Amino acid sequence: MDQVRPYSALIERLRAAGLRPTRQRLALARLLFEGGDRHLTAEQLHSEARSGNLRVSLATVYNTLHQFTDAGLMREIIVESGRSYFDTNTSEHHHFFDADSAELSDIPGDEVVISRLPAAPSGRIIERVDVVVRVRNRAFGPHGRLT
Amino acid sequence: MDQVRPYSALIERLRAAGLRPTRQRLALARLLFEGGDRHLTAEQLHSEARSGNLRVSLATVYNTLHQFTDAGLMREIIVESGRSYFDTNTSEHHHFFDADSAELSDIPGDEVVISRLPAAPSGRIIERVDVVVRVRNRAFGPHGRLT
DNA sequence: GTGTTTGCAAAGTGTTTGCAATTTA
DNA sequence: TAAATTGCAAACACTTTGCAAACAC
Repeated sequence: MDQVRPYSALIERLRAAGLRPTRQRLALARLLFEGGDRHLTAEQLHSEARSGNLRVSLATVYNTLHQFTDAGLMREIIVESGRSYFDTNTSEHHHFFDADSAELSDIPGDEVVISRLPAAPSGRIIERVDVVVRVRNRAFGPHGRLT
Repeated sequence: MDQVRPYSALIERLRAAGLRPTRQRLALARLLFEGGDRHLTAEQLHSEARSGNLRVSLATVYNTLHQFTDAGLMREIIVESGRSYFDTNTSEHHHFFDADSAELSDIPGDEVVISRLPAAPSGRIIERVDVVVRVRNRAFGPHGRLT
């Protein structure tokens, strides 16, 4: 059945974004979009793909994530230097970042409210406002010492 | 005069942080702390140091920035993957990030107000809340096209 | 003198790129 | 078959590390 009419919704989604539904893109799209909201690095997605049967190169994973991001299917989130997270939730929302586990998670919809925001500097417009709530294990203090 | 009693305030500041006031650390501290609030990458600080007469290696600049950060003299801010900014303003405040110029700047004190914040996930405590207002040149759209 | 700090060059990350081979329409 | 996509390996940018020489106290 899969062979006959595989994942037509995702295929349409890719086509609508102007991306050919290749085997790699489709398989990555399944991993990304069929499991609810996800926050993944390229490495993580790559190894998930490998664990399932898909043969994809890391370069293709990067390309695909950027193509999906450019197409508005996902967002790139930066919380650590030297690593990008990609978020399948494109609605307006903010994030927890757990420094101990390096995991990013959504803050449910309305639990962050910004009641005042500055005007953009002259000649600029606000493109996006990111709020990152950095959390850590309760047991450790600012420099890794016990609290 | 400089030779007799050079920068005693900064020297004290370093000593108080448990850092020997070496020539390199003192010179970097001057660049960082004597010019108001600054937002610099390691590379930027390194080239400033070289422009002034100081001979410092990039590795020492990195070490020094981390030591200062660990000592609470500055903060590290992450807004772009693959690059760290260091902020000499340690008071609670947030940032503009201009994607066109890759420049980071402070949002004056009370111009960002967060009126609701979620509880930390269980077993975690909130370490810090970062708000980054990403701005760009008014003339360009989401993918660099004219608006 | 003794322990700390520095500089260098090498190694390490995560990410991007160039290009021939493959796949899609 | 023409154009888009993929994989590989090399190239990249930024950061960290190891260790001998230089320095601070």
